[in-house]
This record gives sequence, C-alpha cells and structure tokens, in this order.
Amino acid sequence: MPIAQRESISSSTTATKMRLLDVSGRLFAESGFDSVSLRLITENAEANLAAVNYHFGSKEELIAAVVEKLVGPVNQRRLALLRQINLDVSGACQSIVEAFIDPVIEAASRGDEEDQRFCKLMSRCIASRDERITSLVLRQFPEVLAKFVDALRLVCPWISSDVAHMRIMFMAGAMAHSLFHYDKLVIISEGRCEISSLDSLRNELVQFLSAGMSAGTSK
Amino acid sequence: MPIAQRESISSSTTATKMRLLDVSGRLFAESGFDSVSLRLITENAEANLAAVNYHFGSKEELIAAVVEKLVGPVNQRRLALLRQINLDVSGACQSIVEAFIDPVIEAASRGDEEDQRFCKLMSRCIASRDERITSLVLRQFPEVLAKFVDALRLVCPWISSDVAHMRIMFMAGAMAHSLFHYDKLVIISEGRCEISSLDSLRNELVQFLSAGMSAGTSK
DNA sequence: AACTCAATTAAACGTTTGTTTGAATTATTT
DNA sequence: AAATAATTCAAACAAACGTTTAATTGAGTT
Repeated sequence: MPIAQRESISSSTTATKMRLLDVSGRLFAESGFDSVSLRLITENAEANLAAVNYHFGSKEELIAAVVEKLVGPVNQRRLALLRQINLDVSGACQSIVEAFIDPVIEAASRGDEEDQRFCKLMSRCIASRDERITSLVLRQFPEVLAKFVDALRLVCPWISSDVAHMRIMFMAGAMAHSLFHYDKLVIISEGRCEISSLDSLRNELVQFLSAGMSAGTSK
Repeated sequence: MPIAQRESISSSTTATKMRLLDVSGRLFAESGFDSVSLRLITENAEANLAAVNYHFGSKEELIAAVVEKLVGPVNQRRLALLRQINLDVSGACQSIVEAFIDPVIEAASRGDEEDQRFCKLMSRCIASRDERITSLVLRQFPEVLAKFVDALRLVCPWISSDVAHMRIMFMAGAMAHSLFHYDKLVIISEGRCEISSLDSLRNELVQFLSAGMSAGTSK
C-alpha cells in the first residue's frame, strides 16, 4: 500500500530514503539526471529497485528532491549575504558578486563530498537545459534576481534595469560553466593552465565578474 | 548492404541525408540530443526509421555530424577574425571578445532558421555536459584557446597565463548560458526585463566581457 | 531488356527504461 | 502477544529505445 501514507513518509525520513538522496546526488553529478537509471541508484544505495517509487513516488520526484535540497539553501544564503552588504562603500559591487558566488563555494567546500562532484551537480541545476529541471530551479529565482538587480543598480546607477538583468545572467553563466568544466582546463590548455584549488577559481571569478558588473554602458 | 558504400555515400549527400541533418538540428536544439528519438527525427524528415542508420551508421554519428557542422565553421571564423585585429591600438581587448562572440551571432542571424533555435543548439554544443559531445567540441578548441590566450596577454600583459585561460572559460560560459536562456529572462524577471533582439544581447555581452577580460589582478 | 547497386521500406529484434504488484519481512502500536 | 502499519523484496509489466534484417523500389549502366 504505497499510496496512502505518502504524507506521513515525507516527514519520517527513513535511512533508506536518505541514502537514496545521497547516492542520487553523487550519480546525477557525474552523469546527469536522465542517464542515471533507478537500477544504478538503488544498487549503489543497497536498496531495492522499488525503493525510489515507494519513498519518492517517481524518479521525477526524486530528482526534484535532490534539486530543491541543493538550490534552496544556496539562494537563501545569497539573500542573507546581500542584506549584510553596505551598498555605500566602494567595493560594494564586488560584495554583490561575492554574495552570488560564495554560497555555492561554501556549500562545495563544507560538504563531506568531494568539491568537484558538488560543483558539477550545482552546475547541472543552475544551467540545466531541461525544462523539468529549470522550472524547479527558477521557481525561487525571481526573488533572488530582483534583489540582486536592485542592489546592483544602487551601486552602479548608470546601469539600466534591462542591462542589470542581463549581467546577472552573464554572471550565473560564467559561474555555472566554469564550476563544471574547470577540471578540464588542464587538458584543453594542453598543460599550460592548471587550477590549483576551488578557491583560486573563485577568486578569479570574483575579479572577472566584478569588473564586468560595474562596466560602463556603450553609449 | 549498408556497410560497403559508406565512403561513397559521404560524398554523394542525398536529399534525404541533408533533410535528416536539418531536422535533427532543429529537434536537438529544442530538446537535446538524447531526448530526441530516431523515430521523431525520421518522421519529421519524412524518411524511414532505418534511414539514420543507413546514412550515418548510428545515432551517435548523426549527432557528431550535426555538432561538427555547427562548431567547425565558427571556430575557423574566430581564428580569422582574431588574425585581423591590430593588437596595438586601444580597444583591442574588445576586439578579442568580439572575435569570440560574433561568429556565433553571425551564424545565428545568417541562417534561414530562427535565431533562438540556432542559439540553443550552439549552446548545447559549447557548454554540453555530455562527454560524448564535449569530446567532439573540444577537439578543435585547444588551438582556439591558445590563440586567444596569446592575444589577450599581448593586449593585457598583467594577466598571467592561468588567469587568461580562466577568463576565456568565463567568457564561453557567459555566452553559452545567455544564448540559451535569454528568452526566459522576461519570465524570470516577471516582465521587468525584455531583450529586444539578439544584437542587443550581443552588445551587452561584449560590454560586460570586455571589462572582465581586461580587469586587473587581485594582488 | 537484363543487370547492378544505392536507396527505401516494413517488420521484427533485443535491451533498457520507469513503474507496478502482491507477498514477505520488519517495526510499531494496541 | 496479538494486531496493525510501514518497509522491503523478487518478479513481472508495458513502453520506448537504437539497431538489424530481408524484401522492394527505382534509376543508371552494360
């Protein structure tokens, strides 16, 4: 009878359910949401094949659980950091960028998991091209976007609303792309570039984006 | 006997084969490479289900044909534009950014297809997270990356090799992300932002990236 | 007109997918 | 201890997938 107790389950959080969430995140990070089968997940979680449908209802709801568990706290932290910024002092634009970037870096470094895996999963969420994923991610994003646009325009008054929105999008893209692919840079550059740590990537991202965010307008 | 004539086919370019390539590009742009089935492709191309395997050998080789047809000319054009730049004059950094961006914008605007669809397909190639795709795309990229790194460091001598590599990656990410998602910005911004044309997006991208590329280093 | 070979077709193949079922097991409550 | 609910399990399900096969068509050549 796996239907009636759906609601009582969502609060119980069985050990199996948590293991499924954890293993799913690991596998999704490496291969994407669609490529990972329920059989691979349940085998790695040492659970039965039917466990996902029992605990989450469907694969899609499992994905939703993984995604929301990941992006929710990050967006909350972004808003919290943004509120702490003194928008009057010089360097406030860099603080805005940091408020957008650092919650992701923090979460990646804090977790017991490996940095890269967390970054890849986060990148798959933020810059997904699957509407089923983006609809989940973008649900919370309008508030974040609006707050960051307001902050940016307070610090850089010469930026129009349209341009501010675009620049937030550019920032998200640069971050998501580099978070996912930075480990490949040593190969593509044929050994000429090596990123020593996630922190060094973060520093260069902040440097690059701060300049872009505060750039003057063309005309 | 679909094996022996494989090479004679690749030069004949049947009407069916071209239709398959065209339809595949359209469908891949909208839904991604994996989500589009051979049945959907062949139905839209008014061809038989077996046509893809006959003309291309497999679905994977069809994807490879679509990808290489798309990214090859763009990278060639990038290198051509880069060679034309006078690296001594001021504003050379912006020219470098334009040499990276404009080949994509040109190709999107030139094609008979709709802008957005082309942008989405291009974005799926450039910033793919599927190793089967990235291995195709990145095959030509080391040369492009190296040339752009060299040009950037000539114009901005204070940038180290590592940082130059990263900034190219940031640029690619900002471009790919915004090319794919810019039509969603009007929804996410809840009507507060609307991108009038692909050209306006291009102009803001150039403005943003030029500032980021030429930014000073942190210490 | 007979032959040749590329191209198309309909049908079936074997896998893999997410999901469902009903019984067995374990845990919790009465 | 008995009864009830929650969880696990093996097995099977239908659907969708890429691929293959063998027969058929059609144009170009000998």
